[in-house]
Amino acid sequence: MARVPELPEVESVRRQLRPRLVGRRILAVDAVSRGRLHDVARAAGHRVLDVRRRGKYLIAPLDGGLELVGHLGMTGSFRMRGEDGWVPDAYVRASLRLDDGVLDFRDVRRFGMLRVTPAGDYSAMSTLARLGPEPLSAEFDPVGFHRRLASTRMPVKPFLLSQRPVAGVGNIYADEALWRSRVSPRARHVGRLRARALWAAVREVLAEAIEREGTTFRDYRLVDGQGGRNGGHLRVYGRAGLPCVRCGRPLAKTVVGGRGTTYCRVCQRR
DNA sequence: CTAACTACCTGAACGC
DNA sequence: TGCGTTCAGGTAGTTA
Repeated sequence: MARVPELPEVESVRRQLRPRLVGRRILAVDAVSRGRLHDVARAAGHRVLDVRRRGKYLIAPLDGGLELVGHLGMTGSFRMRGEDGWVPDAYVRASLRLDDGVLDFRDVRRFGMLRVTPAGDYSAMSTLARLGPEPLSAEFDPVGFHRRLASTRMPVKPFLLSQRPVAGVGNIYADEALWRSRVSPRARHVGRLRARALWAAVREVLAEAIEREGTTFRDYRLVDGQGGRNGGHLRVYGRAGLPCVRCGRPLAKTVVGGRGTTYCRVCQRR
């Protein structure tokens, strides 16, 4: 089962992190793990100005022209030391010592990332550098989305997961949006009407999941340790073999672009 | 330039 | 019970 933080999960974490961090000074960063922690010690002495999000990336501008960029990977979470009964365990990869507490970055599988970089310099993060528009912003429009889909021969699902046509869609919400818009995950040509339907579906599934503070299967946790409430609302992800709620036929499970993919063979024809 | 591959990581689920 | 194998998956790096 999945536990992948995608845009709604990262946005929910951002909303809890922001009031805890803005205005705080980072005294030091203790990097416990040798994993994907880059230049994190450079954050020492700098004050947090904001906590923003682009796609699945958390971006905290610091004074002095720096940014702390974070990615939860598969299993990353942030917890405040001593809040809600949180006690650090063996999976804490880095700890930010603040002027009023300690923020722990916990990450079982070490796919998460923390990096301090000059503001706006994403040259070491190619996906962030080439990230598509925010799905819930006006820059994400159906005409431009259709144009982007027509610019590649990749199957639509792997193209969505590349983060280039739109930011923040991962495996769960890709399957959900494709099912809603009746687009086959393997489609290499998406017409204007189907592109518009997919555009609307992407926005709907993400907005609804944000309202429920994300989808939790196991590892994803909010800063207060709670899980999201979107799990019971998924229509296809994790429901392989169960009946499609639209047509009643069993949902199929396959692999597209190397990813497990659940879809309806009847509703989502090419 | 794009697209397709692989490595990274480790607990859970599965098979015998 | 216990051990080995397979699976999950986002990103970055490499190769074609």
